[in-house]
Amino acid sequence: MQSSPPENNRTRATRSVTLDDVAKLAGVSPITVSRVLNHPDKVAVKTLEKVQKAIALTGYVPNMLAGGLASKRSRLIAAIVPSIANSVYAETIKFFSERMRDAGYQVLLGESGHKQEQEESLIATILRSRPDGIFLTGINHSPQAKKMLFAANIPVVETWDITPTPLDVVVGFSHQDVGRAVAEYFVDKGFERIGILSAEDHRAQLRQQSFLKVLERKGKTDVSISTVPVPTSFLAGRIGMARLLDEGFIDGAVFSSSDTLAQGALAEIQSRGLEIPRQIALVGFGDQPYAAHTVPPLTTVKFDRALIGQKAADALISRFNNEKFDQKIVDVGFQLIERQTT
Amino acid sequence: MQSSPPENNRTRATRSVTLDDVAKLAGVSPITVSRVLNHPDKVAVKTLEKVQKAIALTGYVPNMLAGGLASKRSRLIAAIVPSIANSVYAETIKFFSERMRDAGYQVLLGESGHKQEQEESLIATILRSRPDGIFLTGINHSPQAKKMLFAANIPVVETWDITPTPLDVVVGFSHQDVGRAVAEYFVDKGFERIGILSAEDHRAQLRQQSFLKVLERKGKTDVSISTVPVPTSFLAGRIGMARLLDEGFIDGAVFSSSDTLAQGALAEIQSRGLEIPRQIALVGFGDQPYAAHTVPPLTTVKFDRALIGQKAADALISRFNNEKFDQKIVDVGFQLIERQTT
DNA sequence: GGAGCAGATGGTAGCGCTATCATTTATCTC
DNA sequence: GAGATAAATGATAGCGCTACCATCTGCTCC
Repeated sequence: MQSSPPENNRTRATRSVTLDDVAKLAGVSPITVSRVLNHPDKVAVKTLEKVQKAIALTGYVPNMLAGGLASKRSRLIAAIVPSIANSVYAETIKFFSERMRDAGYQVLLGESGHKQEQEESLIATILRSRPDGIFLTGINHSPQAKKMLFAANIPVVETWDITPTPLDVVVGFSHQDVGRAVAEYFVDKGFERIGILSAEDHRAQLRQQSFLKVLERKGKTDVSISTVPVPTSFLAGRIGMARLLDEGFIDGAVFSSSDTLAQGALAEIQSRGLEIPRQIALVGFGDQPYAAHTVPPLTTVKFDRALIGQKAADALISRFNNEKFDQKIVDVGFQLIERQTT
Repeated sequence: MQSSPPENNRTRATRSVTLDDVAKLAGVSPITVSRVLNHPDKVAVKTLEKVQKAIALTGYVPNMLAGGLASKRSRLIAAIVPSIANSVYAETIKFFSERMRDAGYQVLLGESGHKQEQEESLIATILRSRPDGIFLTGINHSPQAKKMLFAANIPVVETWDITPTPLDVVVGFSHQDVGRAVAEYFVDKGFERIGILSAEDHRAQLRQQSFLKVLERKGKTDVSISTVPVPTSFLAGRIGMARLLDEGFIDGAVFSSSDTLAQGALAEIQSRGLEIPRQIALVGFGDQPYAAHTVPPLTTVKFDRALIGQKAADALISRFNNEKFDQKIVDVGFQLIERQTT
């Protein structure tokens, strides 16, 4: 037998300060302390100060698990993106979580890897934390996922795309419109040969389809397509472009499904000593910060990633506050930025 | 008065399935259902199946808030990075959260914006969720932050840097060593003029200091320094490099504090028609995916971002499991990758 | 065949907080 | 200054789960 007891009374030893401790020290009831934290306007100024002093003195940290259980509001928000490491999604999340934090919510992040089944299992897991709302990327979800979301009975905001039939709210823009706009731009500029450098990404495919449809209508059916797997990269752009070039593609314009790919393509074109845009023209997608500063500066499709994040947060917050005005569909639009690669 | 009641009985109406419901349906006690979920090996196979059937039938989703409150294990992990949108940190987080998820934990993400006071307030907020562990970037934290972390009494893993005195565990590498290694490499290669293109980032400054110290010892005190603010960008790299070039820097080697800056620098150098590496040599930092494929391929310092994330997760997980072996300091090292910009 | 034991299951209590309603105290009106 | 109203505070109960210990069953063993 040991003289000092083992660590099995850890719970007691490390027991942290609770709301009751603060209440006792301040000489008020626990519920008053709760009010100081959650509805300070409903407490007399004198009491408020007394309690706040006690909070500071004890170093009290509210327990959101207990609060969430009692109030049925976890103040947690789930966010699911295809890829955390892709700065394009990361930027949306940055602005989304910033605004959610300002409103008193914390963000639980998950990565679906562009896979529906992974998104589904992620939703199942993340719902255990009883988030008050959920941020999804895209509008395509498995039936089971939709069922779970419906059963969870919480606000859902879908992003990055647009649909007349969102699960709840959708914030994004039309990828079909993007495809059409670029196709029409290529036709207007009079490019003879047309190519596509695209990732195997759902939204990229949407853009590609409408892009091709417009060209077809104009009689252009001979479009060279180079597809690369997700996640995309600079290297994938080089390889994808190399494939196009090796097949004899020249004196034409290429629509790339991302700026990252376009940047790789740029490198490949330059390494072959071809002239941009005279021999190869290029349009990116995303207007990443570097797009304006590549050599030559990249023509690309711009849309506001930050705005998507903010509007998505606003949509959830207005739902939480039971606000009347609920715009179910928020189109943030896009813009073709003409620089020097076309 | 309305004929149908208003929505104030929402709690009852949308009341979700609880563990008790499952227990009743399966004809067992609630605690047995709990065991099925948390310790399935302690339940008879027959009972297990019966309960699992009931779970599937009811669509039961465990409530982690309740479970966490009762067990004092939230299965939440807090992670704080300087910048979510910076793919370098994002990649570490990706691998960290992947491994944590496999172990049954979810990640709460926060952004400190490279600021200590913001990190501090973030820690205060995030501790309310009673995370079981916390992932920090860097080893510099405010005294108040350290106090809160200590009071929280949970495992802490600091990353991206190394120190003999971590708060708890540290996973990273020595930035001083990086600075020294690059300086020695420049001296060995015989570069006459030396420049620095660096962000106002704490770790970049560490590298810069030891870099300068080595050069000084070799008698090189005339180093041109161009500093740019965080967050860094391609454009910042161009601007920073332009400043160096405008000051007459030529026929020398530049140590850039990130590949992003280096890529911008590359564009600036090329746009001026200077030859790489004959007139300007360049070393980046990070070995981003594109570094090997720029034109010309970038010499840079490589370190394993994924490994940092994984090792950090492993450190926390081994702590949770009360495993004996606890390596307090995990050095993942780095490597100078010589390509064609030097 | 009954002591002894491991394995399976259940009862009780409580984690730390907040919703709800009740009560007390301050403020107002004429 | 009595009565009415509003503001401030408190008592009670319970959110959904798990730790802890108790109980029960079936089995082995000599």
